[in-house]
Amino acid sequence: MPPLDPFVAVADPTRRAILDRLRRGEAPVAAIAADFAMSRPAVSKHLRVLREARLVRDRPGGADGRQRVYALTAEPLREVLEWTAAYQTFWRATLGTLKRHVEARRAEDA
Amino acid sequence: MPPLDPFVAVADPTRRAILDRLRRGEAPVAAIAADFAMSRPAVSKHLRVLREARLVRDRPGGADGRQRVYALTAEPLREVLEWTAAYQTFWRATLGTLKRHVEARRAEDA
DNA sequence: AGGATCCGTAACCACCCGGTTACCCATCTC
DNA sequence: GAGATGGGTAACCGGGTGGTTACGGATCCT
Repeated sequence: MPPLDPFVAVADPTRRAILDRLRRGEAPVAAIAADFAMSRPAVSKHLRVLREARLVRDRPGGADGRQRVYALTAEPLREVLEWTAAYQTFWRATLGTLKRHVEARRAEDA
Repeated sequence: MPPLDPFVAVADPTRRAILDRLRRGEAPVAAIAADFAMSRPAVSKHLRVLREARLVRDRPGGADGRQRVYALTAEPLREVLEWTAAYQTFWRATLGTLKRHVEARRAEDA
C-alpha cells in the first residue's frame, strides 16, 4: 500500500484540527471525537485517512484495552513544508513584484 | 466570493505542477497546458481553482490579444507554510519520540 | 454471566472533482 | 471578409469523499 499523499490528507480542515489536537499529546478516539460536532464513525474515517498518510500512529490502549490511542507522527509533513517553503521568496514580491526579483538577480550575479 | 482554502487548491498534484511551472515566470495558457497530458479545458479548470484561491493572477496578453497570461501570486501559501512549520519540531521526535518532548519540557521550565 | 462501553466497518447517500467532448467568443492572419 | 487560433464555459460522466445510521467484536464492570 503506497502511503497517501500528505497534501491530500491535510486538505480537510477536520483532519488538520485532529492533528492540531494531537500536537498537545496522544489521545484515544473518544477524546478526539469530543472536539467535533460529527458522529464518531466520521472521526474514525478521518483517522483512517491520517493513518494511510502515516501522519498518525495507533497503539492499543494500555489501561483500557478497548481504547485505541492515537499519536502524531508528523514526518510526512516535511514534504509539504519543503514544497511550500520554496515559494516563500515569492510572496514578498507579490505587491511590488520587483523587489525580490531584483534581489534574486543580484544573488545570481554574486 | 470568499477565497478558496489554499490547502484544497494545493492538494492536487497537477495544480502544484502548474505553480511550479509559474515559478519560472509567467506564461500563457497554451504554454502551461503543453506540460500536461490532459486536454486544455482541464487545465483551464485547474487555473480557475488556482484563481479562486488567489494563487495566480491573470492578465490579458499584451502582444497577442487572445492570450491570457498567468502569473504566480504565492502569498496564500503563507498560511500553509505557517501551519506546517508548527510541526517541524515533531518529526525529529518521531523515532525516539522523547528527545524533543524533553526539550519542550525544558523550555517550559525555563 | 450480562450489560455497558470503545471503536471499527458496512452500507448507503448527496455531493464534489477531475476528466472528457462540444461549443462559443474574441482576436489574429491572410 | 474568411478562416484559423487562444481560451473559457457548458454538459456530461465515473469515481471518490464526507457524512449518516446500523451493526459487530472486544473489553471492562458489577
